[in-house]
Amino acid sequence: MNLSPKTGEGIQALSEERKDIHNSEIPVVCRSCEARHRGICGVLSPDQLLYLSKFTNRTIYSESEELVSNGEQVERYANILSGVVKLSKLLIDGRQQIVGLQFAPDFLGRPFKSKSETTAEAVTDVRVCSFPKSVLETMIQKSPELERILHEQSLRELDEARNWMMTLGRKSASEKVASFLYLIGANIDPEKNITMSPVSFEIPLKRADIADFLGLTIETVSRQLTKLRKSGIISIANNRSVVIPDMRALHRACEENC
Amino acid sequence: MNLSPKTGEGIQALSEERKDIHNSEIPVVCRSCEARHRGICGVLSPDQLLYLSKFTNRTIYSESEELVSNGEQVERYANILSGVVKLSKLLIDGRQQIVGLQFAPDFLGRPFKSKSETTAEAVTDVRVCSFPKSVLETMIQKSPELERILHEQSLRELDEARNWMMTLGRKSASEKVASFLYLIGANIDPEKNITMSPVSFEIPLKRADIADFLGLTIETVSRQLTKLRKSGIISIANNRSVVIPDMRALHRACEENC
DNA sequence: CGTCCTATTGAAATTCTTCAACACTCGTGG
DNA sequence: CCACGAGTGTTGAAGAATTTCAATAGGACG
Repeated sequence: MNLSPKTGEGIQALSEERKDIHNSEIPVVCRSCEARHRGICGVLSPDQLLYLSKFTNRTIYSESEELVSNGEQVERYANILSGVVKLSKLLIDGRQQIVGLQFAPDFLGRPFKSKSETTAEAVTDVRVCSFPKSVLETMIQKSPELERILHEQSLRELDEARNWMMTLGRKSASEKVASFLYLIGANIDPEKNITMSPVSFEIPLKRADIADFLGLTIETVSRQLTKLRKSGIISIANNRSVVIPDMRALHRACEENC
Repeated sequence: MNLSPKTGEGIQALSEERKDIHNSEIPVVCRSCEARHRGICGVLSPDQLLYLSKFTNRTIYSESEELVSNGEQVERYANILSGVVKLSKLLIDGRQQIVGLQFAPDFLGRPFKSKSETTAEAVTDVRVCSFPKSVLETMIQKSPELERILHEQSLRELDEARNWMMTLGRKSASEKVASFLYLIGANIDPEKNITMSPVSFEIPLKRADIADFLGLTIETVSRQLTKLRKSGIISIANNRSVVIPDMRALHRACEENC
């Protein structure tokens, strides 16, 4: 397992103002953490946070670094603090399929199974906060409601996987690319209402990753992107910066039901 | 929700021999049940089984009947006792993708969400044992370890969905069809070791369903089946009866990694 | 400045789909 | 008992979508 600390950020003494009276109970490492109110951490009591924080390690992975290799023994879970992680599978001849994209503050790691059947790789630079599996399992024994949180994340991932099966199996190349952009646009700014336009963002993946996500070749992805650009549904600068003037138009290009 | 009883089998007084001293505690309906030692029921104590059985209803669906429609309010969970259920999604223009196949004794129903985003339909004649969502939720509150069982089924389904994403996105038509046959062959007789050959079974799906599962057309499925037949990897009789003389040869045709 | 990496574009090749014809089975009703 | 039609599955030929191969361009970096 590679989730062990390599480039630890260390614990910084933060000269932060106290936000509320309970802040003193919140561990120092957690106080300024982006994931503090989200994901797993968002539902932990100050006591639980304190316990967990004794075992956490912050790690930075740079782009294209592997967090977990296929078949590897996995001993730690992690929360993504920033960046994008891809989960992928390989065929024997090297064909690759991305089976999941994880954004902050997603939980990383397959509960109840020490061997991973997928590879996890940093798509951008990624910061994670990791801790031993056993610690979370101990906490679950004491507070079974934690399992609910993990279960709900698993179910969200299942819903996403099934939605993507629809895209992979039945959509045309142009619908696939539109669906990909819509997915990123909807995830990049979770606060924003999806229907609010315009939306702009940097595509976190390179063309090869988009192709592996959509089950296409990079050439087809490129061609469909220029088609969408020429039709006015999106505009692109520097290969990565996308502006979507009207999300509903993009959504129509996905041909989706809901 | 359609999981309400329609063709109830009723409770039959079983003149069964007592297998062990504890059998008297096992509810009558459960004693001869195929799912008694599997799935959810396999981990329930006699007390829990007794409680749950007060609320269960056995239902029979015939082929192509809908168990749950897209967008429908779902108030019940169910265990599949026999038969095969397909979970599918639709695009606006009617293209369909099957996103999951469930066999006995799989659990049916999306926890923590009342609206279903998929349609569940009987592929063969199907028997289920259903009960109100609230009953299971009450039981979970009393015995949190039950949540673990549900969570594990969700994770199994997630693994399956992701494996299938690989198939949908990156495999050729013939690899897809081989993978489908391998999947059925491996699921049809769970006792049997997968490597044990020959394996024979009836394909539970018609060609249109296979196509919707694989993201192909029925014609392509048909052509690839005859190709596999002519290459000697499988033999088919009556369109449905398949014999696989050597599972490893079929597995090689899937081009899979593991 | 050359090299590596990434992305785009064109033309040919391949795979898969579409359209069309036909075969088989099963049940119904004359 | 046979004819008929609906449902299902196979096969062929033409067409469309996507991939493959190849050439080109731009940016980053030593």
